[in-house]
Amino acid sequence: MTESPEDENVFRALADPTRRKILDELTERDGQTLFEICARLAMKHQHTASRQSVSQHLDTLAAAGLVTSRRDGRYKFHYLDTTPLRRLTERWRRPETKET
Amino acid sequence: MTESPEDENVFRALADPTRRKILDELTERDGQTLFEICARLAMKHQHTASRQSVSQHLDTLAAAGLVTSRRDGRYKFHYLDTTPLRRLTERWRRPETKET
DNA sequence: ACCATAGGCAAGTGTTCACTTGCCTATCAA
DNA sequence: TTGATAGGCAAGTGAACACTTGCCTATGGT
Repeated sequence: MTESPEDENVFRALADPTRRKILDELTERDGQTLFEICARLAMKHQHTASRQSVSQHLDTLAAAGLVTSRRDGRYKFHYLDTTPLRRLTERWRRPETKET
Repeated sequence: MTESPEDENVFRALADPTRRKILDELTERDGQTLFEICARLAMKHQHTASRQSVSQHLDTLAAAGLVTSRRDGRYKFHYLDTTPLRRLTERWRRPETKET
């Protein structure tokens, strides 16, 4: 059972608390721009994150396939994609179901 | 939506490839000792990990609640517990289901 | 043309984290 | 008791990673 490189990226992406908060933010409101995400992180999560920091986190999330983006003029909208999460925990499901 | 400290530990525990392989190993054969895990990692995954390294990984997995252990004389058996994985991905499930 | 906004790129910094190293305790067999 | 096995503890090292800093491009409004 060797894992795919994509799975590696997903686990790495989920490891950081700020990135998980970004996913929370996109879950609540999909298609936000970089500035929107920064502002809402600061307000709702009392979490001060710089623009560059959030931008790099979005790159990491994109590498994991968890976030896609679409350019429109000056604006770049970010969208959540939860499909990489589906197979994630299936991996450690026992062959025989273990009950306490 | 603030995450629990236990969830933080679970995400951190899953971030490391060696720890995921240990979970793979315990999925295939539950209740292994430290030395068994080391030996099987080396054989099956061509992954050379020292005893101390694996021991520290088991501590991290235990802190996440993913592994429990039971002492019996000289031996300490390690058991997989997948319950912390259940709620993990539910968090980012959209209110409206997004397709493609 | 100008300026402000939205975002990108890349080098540098500091912290976290995995792994090693060395020594220690505990159990079991002879 | 002696030796071997199974595991633990803690300080030190090196690399990965999050974040900053400084400067750049591009779009839109006036």
